[in-house]
Amino acid sequence: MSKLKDLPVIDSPTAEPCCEPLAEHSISTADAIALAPAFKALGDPIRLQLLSQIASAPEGESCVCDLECGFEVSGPTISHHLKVLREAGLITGERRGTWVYYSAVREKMAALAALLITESSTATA
Amino acid sequence: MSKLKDLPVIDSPTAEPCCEPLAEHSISTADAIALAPAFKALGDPIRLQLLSQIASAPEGESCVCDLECGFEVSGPTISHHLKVLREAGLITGERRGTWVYYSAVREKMAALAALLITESSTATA
DNA sequence: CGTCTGTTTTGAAGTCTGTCAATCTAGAAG
DNA sequence: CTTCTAGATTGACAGACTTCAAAACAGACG
Repeated sequence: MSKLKDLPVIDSPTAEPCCEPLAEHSISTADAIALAPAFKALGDPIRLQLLSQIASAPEGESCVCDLECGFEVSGPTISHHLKVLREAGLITGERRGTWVYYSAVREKMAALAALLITESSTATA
Repeated sequence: MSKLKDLPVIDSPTAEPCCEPLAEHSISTADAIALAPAFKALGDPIRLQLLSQIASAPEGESCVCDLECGFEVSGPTISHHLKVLREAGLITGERRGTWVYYSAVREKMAALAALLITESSTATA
């Protein structure tokens, strides 16, 4: 569907899709599908703040009772967002007695950051 | 909404919300609102691949005609996703003659990565 | 055991998002 | 000027997301 006039017009529909294998230089579809949910989880201001508070907590973990303060949403909503972050692999929750404590998964956060840095520096050459 | 029994129950609605100023240690609500859209833009596999292809292109930029290859979605859908990435400040588009070329905004990508690295290393101490 | 508090789950309403078909715009070519 | 191609826009629809009220669940405490 592109530049068919400037090229030899190779008629091999069984080979490459239509143009140069550009996709080889970047992440695969499978990787994109695997990584997108984590970014999507960060795509909400409340979740971004929740993760920020958890990651920057003194002990490296935060109680839900502390997290619920400072937000204008109800408790169940916070719980929902925490679940999203948990399912995205960005935080882990642990129940200790009455309260539940969440801590950030720094590996995951670093992996996402590395992807952005890699992408932003690969083509700088 | 929490720990009201353990605390002096300060009744000053004009001052802090309810508990310790935890939010001060992490990003502000305004920052969260400002940064979340960029992460949200990355929260789609197709957009993640688009940005990856653009950022890793030989010249640092990609023509839409090249980008549309390798995806199972229609042209308008690609155009829509490029618009989302553009409005998120992750890419910029430029028309040169017949074709439109997109290039990645590495500053923005690095800023998002830095946020994740900061968040993941701040509490490591 | 019964109750109280903290947290999660469920159900429902409203909004947003991803996708395509159809249409429109911008530049190149004749 | 007309026509053609590359992209973008519009309109519409199905599905997902955010949110809260209500209910359920899990420990602690009496």
